[in-house]
Amino acid sequence: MDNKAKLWYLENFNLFEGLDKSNMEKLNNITSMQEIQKAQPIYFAQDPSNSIFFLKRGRVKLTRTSPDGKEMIVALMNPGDVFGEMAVVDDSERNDYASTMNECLICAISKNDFRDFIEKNPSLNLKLTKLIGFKMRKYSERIEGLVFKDANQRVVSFLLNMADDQGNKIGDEIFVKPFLTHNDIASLTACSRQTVNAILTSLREEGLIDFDRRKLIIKNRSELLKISQ
Amino acid sequence: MDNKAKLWYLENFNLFEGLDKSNMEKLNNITSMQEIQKAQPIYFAQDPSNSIFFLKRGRVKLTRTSPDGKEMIVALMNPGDVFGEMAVVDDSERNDYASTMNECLICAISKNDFRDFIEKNPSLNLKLTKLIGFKMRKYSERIEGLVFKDANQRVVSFLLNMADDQGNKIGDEIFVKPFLTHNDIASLTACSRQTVNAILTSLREEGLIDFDRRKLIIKNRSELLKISQ
DNA sequence: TTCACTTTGTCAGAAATACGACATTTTAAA
DNA sequence: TTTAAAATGTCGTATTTCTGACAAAGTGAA
Repeated sequence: MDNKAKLWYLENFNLFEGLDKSNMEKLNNITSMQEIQKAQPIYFAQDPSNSIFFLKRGRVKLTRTSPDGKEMIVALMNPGDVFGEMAVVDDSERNDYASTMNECLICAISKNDFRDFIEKNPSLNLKLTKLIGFKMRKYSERIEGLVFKDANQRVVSFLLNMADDQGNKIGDEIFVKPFLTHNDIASLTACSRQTVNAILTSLREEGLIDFDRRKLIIKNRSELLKISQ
Repeated sequence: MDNKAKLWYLENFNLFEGLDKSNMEKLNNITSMQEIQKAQPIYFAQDPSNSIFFLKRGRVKLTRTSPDGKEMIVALMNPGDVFGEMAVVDDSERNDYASTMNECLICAISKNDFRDFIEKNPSLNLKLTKLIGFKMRKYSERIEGLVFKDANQRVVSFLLNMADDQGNKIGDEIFVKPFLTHNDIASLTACSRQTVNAILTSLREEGLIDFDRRKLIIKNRSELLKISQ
């Protein structure tokens, strides 16, 4: 990968906002950037936590598998997202499995290099903690959803989250592309594939959304918001 | 509160492990310690995040309330636990409600004082991040439980967690005291009070546990562990 | 283009869990 | 001590969601 391009990519992560040129250069020297094909592992559960990752292009899923083999998606990572950051503060093994959902461009920094780098740039410390804290908030919202909401509300909330994270507003519709398989949505919202299908279909019949395998269109955000609460 | 006693209490939090005497004195000067009666609020949702709290005695619950008034317990705090720590890294408002479950002794530090203190003791920074990271792991386990486990497994897992956190091993039984109301267990495990009651009763009939309003006794940990997985 | 594989769509029956009702016991406050 | 409120125990019924089954549609590799 072209060194200059790599540097440019790194600059686009909030985590590194405000770092001066010479430090960005140093950061650049300790990172490796890599293209990874679709459906490839990045790390496995029980792997030692060795690196922190920055996703530049593509989509990554973090999953956990139950003892009897069911898969749950813990989180989806989109361009600009950081994952595996617990490595920096915690040497214990991964408790999730990270894999690419399509072709990805991923930047990796070894935890030791990153720790050294933080030591010389203490402002990063607070940012890292904020990042982890932000993820914790997301988790606690997820828990709240699982406890308080029924399948219908959970799926609708999820669609709205996707729209907020990755949607393109065109007119008064919001386009989300790429979309996900019903199976993926099911393992993100803790219900069965068939239930997801039934919910999406009925939302489409009501004219609130439209979708196919590739895209999702939010047609009536405010109504969906009402349903989700 | 006696100043010496307060200092002693502070020393018992892992977060402050390894701090030297003079720093412990300084910490002591910026903290306030307070006895709070049963069922009193500590902070409300939507309050600004102003302080970080250390629980020395008693039990505190962090809850969230759904739009239609149902209560979910996000987490229980026991002596030695730190809560409200997001204040240090994040100025936004609380998203949970903290209240005492019985008479408590709680130590509070304002976020600004604590930030200044951290600045002079940078090793605290990593510890704080670890603390938050640890809580995040707990949350992700909770999510996994909600997704993969049925009500029976969730309740059993919860009982085992309580036993690990606060149990006293006597012979080959583990005593947990105080216990919780079925309602509290229900809002910790995302099922109804009646379901909790049915599960506890049937576990007692099988001789795996015993309980009354005050205490829980784990009589067959290994069998419960099998059920919970 | 063909063919195997994945994904979607739909259904009926099964299972888990919630809900409402009510009696009983315990607790805490007057 | 009395009394109201909270917590527990136990029903049957209602509801939600899962499960398995199968056909149809779409996808990608040979």
